[in-house]
Amino acid sequence: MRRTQAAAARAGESSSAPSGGARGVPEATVARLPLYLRALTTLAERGVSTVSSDQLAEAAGVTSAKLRKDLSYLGSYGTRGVGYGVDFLRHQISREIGLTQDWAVALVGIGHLGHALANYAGFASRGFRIAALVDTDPAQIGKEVAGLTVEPADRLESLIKRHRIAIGVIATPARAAQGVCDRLVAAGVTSILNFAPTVLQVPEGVDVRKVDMSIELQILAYHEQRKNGATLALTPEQAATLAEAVRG
Amino acid sequence: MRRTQAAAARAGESSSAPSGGARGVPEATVARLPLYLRALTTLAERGVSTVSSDQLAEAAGVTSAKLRKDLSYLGSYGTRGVGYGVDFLRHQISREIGLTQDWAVALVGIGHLGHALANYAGFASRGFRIAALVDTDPAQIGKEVAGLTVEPADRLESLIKRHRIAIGVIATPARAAQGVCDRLVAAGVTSILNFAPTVLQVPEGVDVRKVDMSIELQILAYHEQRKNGATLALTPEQAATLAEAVRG
DNA sequence: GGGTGTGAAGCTATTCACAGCC
DNA sequence: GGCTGTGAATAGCTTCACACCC
Repeated sequence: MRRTQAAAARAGESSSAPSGGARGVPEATVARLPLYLRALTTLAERGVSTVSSDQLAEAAGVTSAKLRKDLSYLGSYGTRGVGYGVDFLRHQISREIGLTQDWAVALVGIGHLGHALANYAGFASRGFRIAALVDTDPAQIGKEVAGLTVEPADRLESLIKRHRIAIGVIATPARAAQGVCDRLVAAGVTSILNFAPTVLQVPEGVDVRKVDMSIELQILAYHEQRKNGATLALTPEQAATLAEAVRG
Repeated sequence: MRRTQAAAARAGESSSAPSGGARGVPEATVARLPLYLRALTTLAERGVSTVSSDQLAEAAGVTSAKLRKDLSYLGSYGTRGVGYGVDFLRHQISREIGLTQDWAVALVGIGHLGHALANYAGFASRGFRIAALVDTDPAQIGKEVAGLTVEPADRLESLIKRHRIAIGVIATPARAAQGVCDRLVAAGVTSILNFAPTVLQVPEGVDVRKVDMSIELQILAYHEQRKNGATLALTPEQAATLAEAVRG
């Protein structure tokens, strides 16, 4: 049964989120809100107080029509003929995303990547706070990393309860990821960010998003292959035939 | 003009790739091929030689209909009533993605994250090879990291030419990213993987994909906020009104 | 019987284009 | 005149369901 749930839940790109019930914001829009927020923050720091959809879209790397459509799902926050108030819009988006509260995060796996994540400043800057560092490696346990002590894995449950952690970040090797995931879920975590190169099976109601450099590189390679090459004009079949002919 | 190109090019999710011309594989499918490849590799290691779409879909975390549709864009590589040959399919997908050749990659920015990336094994395992490490910080230059010497930024152009680098990975702070990107592009790099939390402007023909932990966390927070809370049944407007009432 | 390959249907997302308001 | 907000049109993606083949 567990399998079926997980499969069904992961119907969407990489999160198992419903694509919005009644009055819901489309998933594609949700994924862009953080982009708008970042662009607005940059503008605010530059002292800009009002921005048009063209300007903001440019800064966020989207089209203005898309931006306006996205914002229209949140409400009518602009002024016709003028644009959007930078601070006002920033606040509205923050609230929509849920960044007005702060989120305690558990980071599991303190290897090279875990270290980098623990020290990543942009983490804390927006409402996220690493509340626990966990590893299974005895050599790591007890160490100070980014101002926190690395805890053994068997403390995971109590740390999650104590700090009211709702989001878990997995930065372990692939083989350990599912086990860590199961423990996080059992302890009540319902949102997981997975850096391990593996597919996680989770029960319904748990959101998983993945960050996978290897996949991104492969997607780039796919397109790169088709840019400057003789392969460009050939179908896969033709290319295969040609390749074989050349080889043997 | 540069702006317009960049904006138009970034119409797709995060890559500036066309969604496939004649006989093209849909972008959504391309993004899943690496997932199938990984699942097939795991199966092959376990000694499995044949797999059905149900089993493979389960392993890759997608539905079987989606998997079959995706594979159908590549060709008819299965056998009705039987399934897919693991090794055969693996080879076909590898070729489609372009992993039969190997790709030289330049990694720019050797901070915490850069170190983690340089040491990431999964990098080399599939046709990607880090051919150059580059940083601007004099303290880093000359250091040995993962078997390579960190080079100064002004060698970037010659390194790219010498090693025929087509893919650049940016792991610098946000403020340095656009400059690095411009230099990479000027030196002939047409695919960029960006870890810096900023939107890159690139000319048409250059693919950019981004990996952004902060955005992923925010998307999780959005959904988390709507799971267990009184907010669940309220519209944003109602929630705002309520929040203000409580506060003041 | 079992499982792929694929048109057709349904759904989601993007783009267009313009009414409406400042 | 300028710019937002949004229905309508279009494009793209996913799911269905079954013909077809082993």
